[in-house]
Amino acid sequence: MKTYVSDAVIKRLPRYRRFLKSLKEQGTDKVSSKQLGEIMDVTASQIRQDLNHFGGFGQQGYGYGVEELGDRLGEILGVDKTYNVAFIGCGRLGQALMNFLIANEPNYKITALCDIRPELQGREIAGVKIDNVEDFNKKLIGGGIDIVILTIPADQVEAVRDLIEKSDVKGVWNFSMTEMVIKGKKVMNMHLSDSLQALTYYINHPD
Amino acid sequence: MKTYVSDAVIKRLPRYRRFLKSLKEQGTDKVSSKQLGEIMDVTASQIRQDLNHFGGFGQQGYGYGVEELGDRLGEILGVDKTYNVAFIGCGRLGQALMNFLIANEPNYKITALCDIRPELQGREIAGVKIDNVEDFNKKLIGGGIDIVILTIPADQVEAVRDLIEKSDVKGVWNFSMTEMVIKGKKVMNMHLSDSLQALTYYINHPD
DNA sequence: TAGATTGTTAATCGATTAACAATC
DNA sequence: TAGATTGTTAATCGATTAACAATC
Repeated sequence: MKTYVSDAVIKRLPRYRRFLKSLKEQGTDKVSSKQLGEIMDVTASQIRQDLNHFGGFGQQGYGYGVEELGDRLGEILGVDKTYNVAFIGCGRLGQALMNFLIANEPNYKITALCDIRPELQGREIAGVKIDNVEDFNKKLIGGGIDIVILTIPADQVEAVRDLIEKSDVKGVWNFSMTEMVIKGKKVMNMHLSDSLQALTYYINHPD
Repeated sequence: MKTYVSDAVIKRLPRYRRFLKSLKEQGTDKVSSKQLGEIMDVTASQIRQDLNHFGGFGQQGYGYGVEELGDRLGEILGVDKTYNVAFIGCGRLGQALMNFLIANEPNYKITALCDIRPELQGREIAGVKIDNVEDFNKKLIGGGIDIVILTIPADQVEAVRDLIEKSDVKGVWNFSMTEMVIKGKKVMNMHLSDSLQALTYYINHPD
């Protein structure tokens, strides 16, 4: 149990988990690092090295239990627990992500919604009412929200920074076109266009 | 001009470009690697090392021209050229990404749209009609589409794989929950939930 | 010119891969 | 037991950082 695990390793864990889930659905109940590596196109060494940051989950001469390893990865990531999430911005991207959470990540509970557009306020999505800014601010400061998902235009971000900083929100999943840094909060800046631009580079540079 | 540049470098280029654009908007016309590094929280060394994969854009004793360097990065990435993009899936996520392209990435031209839902077919978004599968397939095979943006559920992906493989599409920006590999095509698998899960890990492991 | 800052080489650091003893 | 495969250490590889000569 190392105290610090590098970002490269952490970012690989969800992918391991995905493939394990898929193996489980196929009815596979054990897998060796070699087999998993072939499926995922990574080395068996890397898989064993990555997993052993968190302790030994396998059995020599046997391999790893598919379900058990998947569950353990879930625990390590913390995705076995539930989280209350609030959306700031309920436009198409916000709504698409809400659908996504409901269908794929039910442990992230949609708890509060906010939009500055009066025509959206009062409407309900997934059983949750869209608040105006004032009501929403009270809820956020009131506590109990773990994660804020930001799906607003870049020019509206500055207005919510202070609010989030004052709240006890732990993390922000930021889809606005900004690089947000908030003291004491984890922020995941998504910048979708960066990946489109990287794709564009590779389109123009086939190997 | 190296022939191969590592993925780590390529993925940093759009971020450099973003910060240069922002400096330009502030009216700054030159910047040193030291200044840029402070703003972006990276080392000056890394910036110079990264840029020199593509040639020397700076001037000793002076720094880099903000606008010029931004433009050159755009050329390197290929985002100065225009691309015809097709959306497969015109639900909320698809529409959100269309809005995003129109507002932020006008060089990516929305050229064809497709959805299997009859109630969406025939509707127009951004002046482009949503095709049924048959009409869309003809367009795609007909050529002229550079990038496909996949915003469909995972279980519908297999049906479009062959089509894309047969077309002369160069790249796929894949937002479905699948890991797509298509021979001869660049595929950028987005897997939004992976980043949410990594965020969750960090929420549970504050430093 | 002198000062500043690049372009580039060399040193360091970290991450990946290989190897193998432990062990199921 | 013998075979297989892990957990873990050691070797390699690549990426980042530091240093500095070139030069504007």
